[in-house]
Amino acid sequence: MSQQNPVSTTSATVQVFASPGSWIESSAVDQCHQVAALDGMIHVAGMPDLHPGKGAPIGAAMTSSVLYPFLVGSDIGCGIAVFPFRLKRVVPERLATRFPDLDAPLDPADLGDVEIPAAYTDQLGTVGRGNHFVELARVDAVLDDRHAARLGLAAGDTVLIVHSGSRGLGERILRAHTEVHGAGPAADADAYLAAHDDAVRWGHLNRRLMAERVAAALGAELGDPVTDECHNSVRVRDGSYLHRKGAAPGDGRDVLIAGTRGTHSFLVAGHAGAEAGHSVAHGAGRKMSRADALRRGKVKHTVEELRRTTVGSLVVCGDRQLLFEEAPTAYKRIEQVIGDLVAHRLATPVVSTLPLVTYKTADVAPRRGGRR
DNA sequence: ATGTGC
Repeated sequence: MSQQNPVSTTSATVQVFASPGSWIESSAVDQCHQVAALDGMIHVAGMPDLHPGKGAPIGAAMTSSVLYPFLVGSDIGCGIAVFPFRLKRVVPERLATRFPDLDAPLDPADLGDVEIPAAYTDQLGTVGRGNHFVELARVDAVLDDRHAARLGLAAGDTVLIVHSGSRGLGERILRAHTEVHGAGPAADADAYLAAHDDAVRWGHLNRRLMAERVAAALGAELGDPVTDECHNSVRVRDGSYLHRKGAAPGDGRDVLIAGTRGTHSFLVAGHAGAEAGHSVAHGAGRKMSRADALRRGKVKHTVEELRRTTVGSLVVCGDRQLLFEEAPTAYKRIEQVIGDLVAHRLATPVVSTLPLVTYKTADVAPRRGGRR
């Protein structure tokens, strides 16, 4: 699309898909209205996991006649994949110690003839930080028998859930734009989209490579993903740019909506229309900022209870601060988010999963003397 | 969420 499109002078529409019982921070709704006031903006759809981000809301699908890279953010192509993952024996305590180091990049020599988008190999096979994780989980409840059967999923099956993105590549692409244009639109939308699409492909490849690393280390049989959808992206749809920031494609696609590292996640079938930006939520949504979660978590939780959760799962995380920032209590209840999607007819739950072992970042060796 | 600077 060219930059010749007429620029609207009135604000775009804003619609938030959350029930009154779902507390959405007013600052996140304010951010939706700030985005709606941008030149060319047509519609902003807030998901039930809407929360404030840096400059733009997280958990939103934003449609406009011009492309704004900052609405996608730095982690272009971030998404969640679910792989069938067959193991002979499932002993979480044992598996947790055998997880590979997903902070260390793969040796390029091990990549063979894999075609790498953007020729960026530095961080391939690494999970990153923040809310990213790699989780061995068990299918708990089957909520739609026929759909689950179609995906080959049954209660008790183990799956590997991989939530990660394009690491430094996406950050580099956003920065290249921001250094020249700040929060303004892309001067050359097609050039941005080409780089963006590379980052999306890199993200898909990265999630696959991590699944292969974990399967090799745990001696598991890895299947093709039942879903692998991005929640940070932009695409041309119906002649407009549809930006998704913390919003998964919900137009006839199956997506995993992540709970927390100690609660259920839900694989859902999305059927969202234009008013919802053809999107569904991407997770439970933060209830507390990272700073608040750290401050309050240190009072409320011990490291031990965050490393072994109330559902009996183990969290591999050598970073204490990250453990507190990502505490389940820092997030909203995933059941509320799913309930809101169902109430607004945006999605149908297919299965729920429960974590067994969640990898966040490499464990530190216990210090001599027993100090923690 | 990120790389980078304090």
